[in-house]
Amino acid sequence: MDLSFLNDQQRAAVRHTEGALLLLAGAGSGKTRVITCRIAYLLKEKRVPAEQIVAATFTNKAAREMKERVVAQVGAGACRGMIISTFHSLGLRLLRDDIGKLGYKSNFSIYGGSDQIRLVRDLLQEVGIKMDAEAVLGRISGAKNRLLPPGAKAPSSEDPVDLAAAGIYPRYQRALKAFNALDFDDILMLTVRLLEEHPPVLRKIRKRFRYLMVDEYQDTNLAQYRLLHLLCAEHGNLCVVGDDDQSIYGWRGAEPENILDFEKDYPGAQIIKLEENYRSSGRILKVANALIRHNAKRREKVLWTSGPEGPPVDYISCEDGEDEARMVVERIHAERFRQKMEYRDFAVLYRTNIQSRAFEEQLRYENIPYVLIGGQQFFDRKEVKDVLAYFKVLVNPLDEVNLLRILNWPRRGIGETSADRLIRASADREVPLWDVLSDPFGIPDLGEKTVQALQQFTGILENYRRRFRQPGFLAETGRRFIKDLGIEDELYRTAEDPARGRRRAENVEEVLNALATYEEREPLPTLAGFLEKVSLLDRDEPVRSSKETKLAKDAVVLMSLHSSKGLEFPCVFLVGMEEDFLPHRKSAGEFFDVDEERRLCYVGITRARRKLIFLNAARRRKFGKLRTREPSRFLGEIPPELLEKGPDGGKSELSPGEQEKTAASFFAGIKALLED
DNA sequence: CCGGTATACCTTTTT
DNA sequence: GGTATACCGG
Repeated sequence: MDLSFLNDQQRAAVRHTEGALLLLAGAGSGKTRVITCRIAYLLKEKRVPAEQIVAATFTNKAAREMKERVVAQVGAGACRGMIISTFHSLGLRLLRDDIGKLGYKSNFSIYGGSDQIRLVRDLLQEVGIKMDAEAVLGRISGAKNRLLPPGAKAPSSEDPVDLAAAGIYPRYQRALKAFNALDFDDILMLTVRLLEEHPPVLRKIRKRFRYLMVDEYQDTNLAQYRLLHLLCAEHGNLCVVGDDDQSIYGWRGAEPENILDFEKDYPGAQIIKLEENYRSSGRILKVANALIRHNAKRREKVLWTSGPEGPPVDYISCEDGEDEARMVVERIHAERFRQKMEYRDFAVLYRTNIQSRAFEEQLRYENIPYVLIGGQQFFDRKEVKDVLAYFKVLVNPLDEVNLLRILNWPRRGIGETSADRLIRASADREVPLWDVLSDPFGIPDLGEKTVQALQQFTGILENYRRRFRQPGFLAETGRRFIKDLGIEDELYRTAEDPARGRRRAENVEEVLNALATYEEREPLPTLAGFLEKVSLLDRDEPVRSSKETKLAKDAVVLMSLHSSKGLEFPCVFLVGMEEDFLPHRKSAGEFFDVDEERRLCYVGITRARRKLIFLNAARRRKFGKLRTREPSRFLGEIPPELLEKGPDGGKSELSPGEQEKTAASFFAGIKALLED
């Protein structure tokens, strides 16, 4: 196999096939190329059967891209049976056949963010604790990521959130099991439990998976770490690729120590550093290196390039948010014209998704096509979640969270009071809520009308549950179901204006279209399969775009710094370079990890190929109020000679001539005021 | 039981 | 500035 297009380190990594290997791959050092080459090498040179190879990523997009690149190298036939997927898909694949051993049924629901919060909120209310459900859920999730069982979460601290979490966690876990539901953390935690508690399953898996690869290893949490360890404890053929400088998911339970401690965990592991950067110009790398060296705990790496220095890195400080957006658009026009660049060559990166608004408005105003990645997702919309809730309940009648969600939607006269009575009856009789709903006779204080409504409700669900069991006609049956439920009417009826109603009806239509597409593409389509796909969908797919973008794909890209990891653009705007944005101030004000924020900034910088522009605003509208803003401390950590101050950059840094001009216009303004 | 208005709270990042 | 929840009157 020809490996001459790789540098020495890259080639060494590809040829190292047996035993543990840590690839410390700096930003833009060609790590994806190395992984795909390594897979091709295993297949072609080492004659490893494809089904023995497993590569785990964090996003579907990364998995898809990796697969495409391997296929391009060796052909689709040679890849048959190889697993390249996210950790969560891999977990589900392992659980699918054997989850019965853990006391769950195979038609389980998957609970994502809002389902989880709803459940925690209900449990908090049940126990009579008034607290932010999201915060409590965060602690529970943290415990699960660290594989701590409900009992082990002893309230060692005084922190009220911790105490509440300790109390809620066992109930939460019990509820999930009763509802036959897994949350995202369960997918990993239960996979680990399955392999640890059922040796025959572990043996079976180990026999199959002989060569493991992991991308973005710095983002693994303990559950993922343990899973990997279980899978490759015997042969030790584990190749992990990562960059501790790009660890930006600590808040989600990632343990960058996993990458720092790799040799300890896998004695005899080889370590290869990739420091030559093939992406960015010299000036951009200088800025990146200068910034990241302010982090203490890290593996020393210095990115370098044999390429050109490139144009200066600019820093433009603006009056306010609108000004910032205008400036970005102005620079897009200028660069596009001067450098013959396309719209798709530009990316606007920000810390929080709300920051996208101003740029969207400005781009739309100027008729510049754009795509917005992330933010409020299609599948987060209420009507979409409601429709999916119906499907989930069809597949899994025990799913109480979703059952309650649809019980009175569309309005059918089963109000809160009745719902409470039904829930109580379910608890008293110790039977699932669904059973109570289908047989609501003899429940105290339940009105005649309510009983009738319940019978109609459960009747229609039973009817369609039966219909969906017949193979085929998935999309068609789904469409009928929604129609029979009268969902469209409800959307128009409750909408604040007709346009909103139509928009919501279209969203529901989109769900049905997605179901149709799924049915066409899948060899063995099922409703459950569709729901699984939807649950595990990446969040960083494009969500909104200007009209013209839908036709031509040439568009400016708007996204959060987190979403940008792994991508690159010829020209990057790093906006909102202000204290409280970057580094972001946590609402709780407690532990905030400046180092992680700095890495986030580093990730943004290293996305740029030839031109990088920092922007910030002196004032910004927040909660409708105008507030003054401080430049980010990170700008101060970059030696000033590496930054070119933009047009009106740094008021104190004006040239004498400019100062004179400013002074003159100031006095002119005063004079005009006095004359009025 | 439902729909309206007052209100609190908000803004991390996501598989 | 906008949205999700709380409360009240019909």
